[in-house]
Amino acid sequence: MTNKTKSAYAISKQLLQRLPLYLDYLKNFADREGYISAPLIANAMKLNEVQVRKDLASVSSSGGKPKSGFAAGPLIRDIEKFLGYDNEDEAVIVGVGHLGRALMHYRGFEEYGLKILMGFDTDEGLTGTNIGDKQILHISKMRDVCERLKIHIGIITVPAGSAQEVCDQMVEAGIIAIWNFAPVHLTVPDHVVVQNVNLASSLVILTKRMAEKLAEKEEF
Amino acid sequence: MTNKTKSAYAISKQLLQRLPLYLDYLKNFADREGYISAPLIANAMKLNEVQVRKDLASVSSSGGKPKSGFAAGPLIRDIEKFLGYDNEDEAVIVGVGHLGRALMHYRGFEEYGLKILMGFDTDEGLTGTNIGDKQILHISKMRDVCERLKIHIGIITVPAGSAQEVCDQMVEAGIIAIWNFAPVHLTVPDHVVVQNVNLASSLVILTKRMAEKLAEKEEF
DNA sequence: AAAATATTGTTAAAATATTTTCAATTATGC
DNA sequence: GCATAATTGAAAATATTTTAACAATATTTT
Repeated sequence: MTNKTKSAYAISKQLLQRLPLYLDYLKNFADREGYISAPLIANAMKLNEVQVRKDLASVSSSGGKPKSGFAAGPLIRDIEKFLGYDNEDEAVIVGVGHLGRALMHYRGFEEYGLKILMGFDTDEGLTGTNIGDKQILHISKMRDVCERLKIHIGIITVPAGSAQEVCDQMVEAGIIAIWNFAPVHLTVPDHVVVQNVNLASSLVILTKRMAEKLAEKEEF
Repeated sequence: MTNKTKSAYAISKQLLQRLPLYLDYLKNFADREGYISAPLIANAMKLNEVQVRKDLASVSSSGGKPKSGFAAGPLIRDIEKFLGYDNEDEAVIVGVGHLGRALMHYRGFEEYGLKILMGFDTDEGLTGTNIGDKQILHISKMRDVCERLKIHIGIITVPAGSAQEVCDQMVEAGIIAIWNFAPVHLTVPDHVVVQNVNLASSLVILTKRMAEKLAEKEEF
């Protein structure tokens, strides 16, 4: 009986959110030849130092040296590997409006291991045009393209109203991971994962925290 | 002595992330005149029903009726009020690249209570132009504008390399809440809050979960 | 070479968040 | 009207995540 079911110990969402931050910090502020300590990172990120140590321990086997910290270079490589930034995934995007366009233009995703191959839209005016080096095709071609190129990741940047419909078409086309930028909850079969980029949540958290700060101030 | 320090009981980030989802669901699927039950919402969101009940109880005082559920209309209003979608905040955006453009075009933020008033950039070519009805000004004007209009929210959509610099300028200009789309950690004084929109994290979570699903499948 | 110090890694405790359990309540069907 | 089923709300139990405590170890200083 194999027992890789829960790939090691199951990775917490929180950890997955912190790792890219560490990575960014390491890349920008650490001397790759030198050492960097958990307290230093923790201080910069306003996190607990044990948290950082634990996180690092869970993705890197190289370990740290007392008094010095962790070797920056190997640590960066380990985090990148863990996050899958080295093995490239291919994706398609549906909805070539302002946001879809912006995402298609953004070069940075390739650094994270995601390559957006092409875009789809219902608008006949867009069909056949290019965004950078990426073709825009009519949505009706999506299924065929995805099946032939074995693309498993779909990005949804259509208006809320058509998101579920696009989602269903993606599932039909064999997509198993959907990155959803539409502010709606998508219903999918069990074998499909959806990750919502919820700008509304993010914005709410910001304004709530701002309000708290302002309230604190008024106290005095 | 006032005692609104911790505005009620301190709101958890998780709750703040779930509320917009409930709201979306309610608006799209609930009959506003009728009733909707926690188990129904929970089922649609793949959440625990008690979780939903607790969340709803913490933002709405109207309460539910056994066997029927919650009155949809009042519930929607309560959530919107709690999330602050009714009182509008004004913001400026710095960095009018593809992403900045996309955000400036997006009408949806006003629904969430955020109005982007104008954009700033260092590019002299953009200065003086408009994006929709919004002016683009040179970054050197930001401080003056923010101070005079008493703008407290800044959105950063510049490349990683200049994000900290822009952030510092915002703080100088009296901004106390920063919505940061650049993939870097920003260092700010204590009175300023930063909310990162971390597309890298989000993407990682998606691809990790996809990988898990694929691994599960291979089990059999 | 010995003492002081900073950092690691581990274990234990505390704090948070989620899920289970269950009595009370209200609509529905007989 | 009375029994049944569904749902609420609150309390208790679990699970998870974060923080604190501490012994072990490597560097630096005296």
